[in-house]
Amino acid sequence: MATKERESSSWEVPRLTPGARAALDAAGRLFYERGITAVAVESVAEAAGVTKKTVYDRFKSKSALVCAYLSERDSRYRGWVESWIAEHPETPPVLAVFDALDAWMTARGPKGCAFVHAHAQLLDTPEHPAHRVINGQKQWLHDTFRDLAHDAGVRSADALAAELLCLHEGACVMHSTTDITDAVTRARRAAHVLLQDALATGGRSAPGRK
Amino acid sequence: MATKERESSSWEVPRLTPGARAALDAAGRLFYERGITAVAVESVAEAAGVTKKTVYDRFKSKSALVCAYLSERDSRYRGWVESWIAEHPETPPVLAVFDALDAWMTARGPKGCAFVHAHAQLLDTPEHPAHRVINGQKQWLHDTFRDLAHDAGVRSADALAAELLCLHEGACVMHSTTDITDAVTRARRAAHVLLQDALATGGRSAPGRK
DNA sequence: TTACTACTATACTCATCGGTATGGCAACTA
DNA sequence: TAGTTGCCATACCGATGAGTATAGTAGTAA
Repeated sequence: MATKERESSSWEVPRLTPGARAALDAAGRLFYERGITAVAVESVAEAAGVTKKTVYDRFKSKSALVCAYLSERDSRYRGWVESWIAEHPETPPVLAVFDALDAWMTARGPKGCAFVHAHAQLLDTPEHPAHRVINGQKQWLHDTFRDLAHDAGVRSADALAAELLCLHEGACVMHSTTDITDAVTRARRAAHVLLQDALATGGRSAPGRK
Repeated sequence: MATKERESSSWEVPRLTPGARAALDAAGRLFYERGITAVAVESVAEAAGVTKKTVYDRFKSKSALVCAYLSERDSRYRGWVESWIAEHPETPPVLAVFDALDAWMTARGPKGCAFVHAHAQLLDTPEHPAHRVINGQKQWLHDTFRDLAHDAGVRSADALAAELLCLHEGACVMHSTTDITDAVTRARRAAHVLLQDALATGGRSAPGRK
């Protein structure tokens, strides 16, 4: 359940050869730090220590490479959040998501959300397959918040999920566009208040499953 | 106070000639809809009904045009929010900001925040002067929230401001990356809860200034 | 009349970049 | 031994785009 099989699309990469792995790693760094459209495939190849030909032999196109990059990042973040929740059973899961985000930001650079950035960088090509990956990431986050809220006993879990997602996304954005460094901490505190409010006013529904 | 004089920078445009006005209008549409890096100066000129030469005669460079675009949008949004607050004295100002955002989104297309998008699109050039405009816009929003919260009697106005900014930014992001259409409404409700909580637990400080 | 301003029109330079072509080499496998 | 796979190296094509150059026109102000 943690690693749900994603439908195989045109850009899907079955198994990664060493060259493909190196290219995808380099793409992960460069696309995130400098932006997708600003980084040439040539640069990715150079940083990976392979030739441009190899990149195109492993990935059909730059679009496919971009999708692989975002898809892998998506998987990583999902795994990160899910294992954080599992490893911190004493923390209310809804809040643990924010702790996971905080730790993720600390571990890697606080440069903002790769998916939000990708969306902006690919604004001119709405048909770009990466948009499906981007939407999928946000949808997963929303559904996760909704399920966790529901399990916590919140009746209007769907509404709360949207509010929590606001906080999550907003905290990421603030890390990239403001000097505020404790945005995630603030978002977590706000989430705590919203959760308490939802439990107090909306009332508890069923006891949390499992 | 509504239209505070901004310091004149290298990209500042004193008075706009008809050609410059047309170019800036076209840039405003195209940069926002398709993205800054994806739109050529040539395209802006064509859409404006002027020649590329005219654009470069009025604006030193594409960077200057981008700054003028963002700066003008910044001014417009500030004015929009400030007059919305003034025209709705019955609404708590902190919440009126979200109403203003909602109305702004409804009036124009809900395509997300131009500044967040610009930041992502200009990731590779940290020295780009537009980053100052972007940071300025977010700083203004934060300071506005802080002042309004303080006026409402919130003691920890600075902390609340960061949380409200999270909600504001998050709601914008959700409009561009998810199918959730009532993000601003949800953010407003969350802001209401946070405000009540801040007033109840943090306690009121001084009575709101005039 | 002169000079400046705002503009049109077109052509050009230079750089970047997505993607392809060609050709070759080493390892593994049928 | 033959074929396939994964890779290297290099060159190339076509498109796009920032910015410049040149030359000319209409209005306006000294």
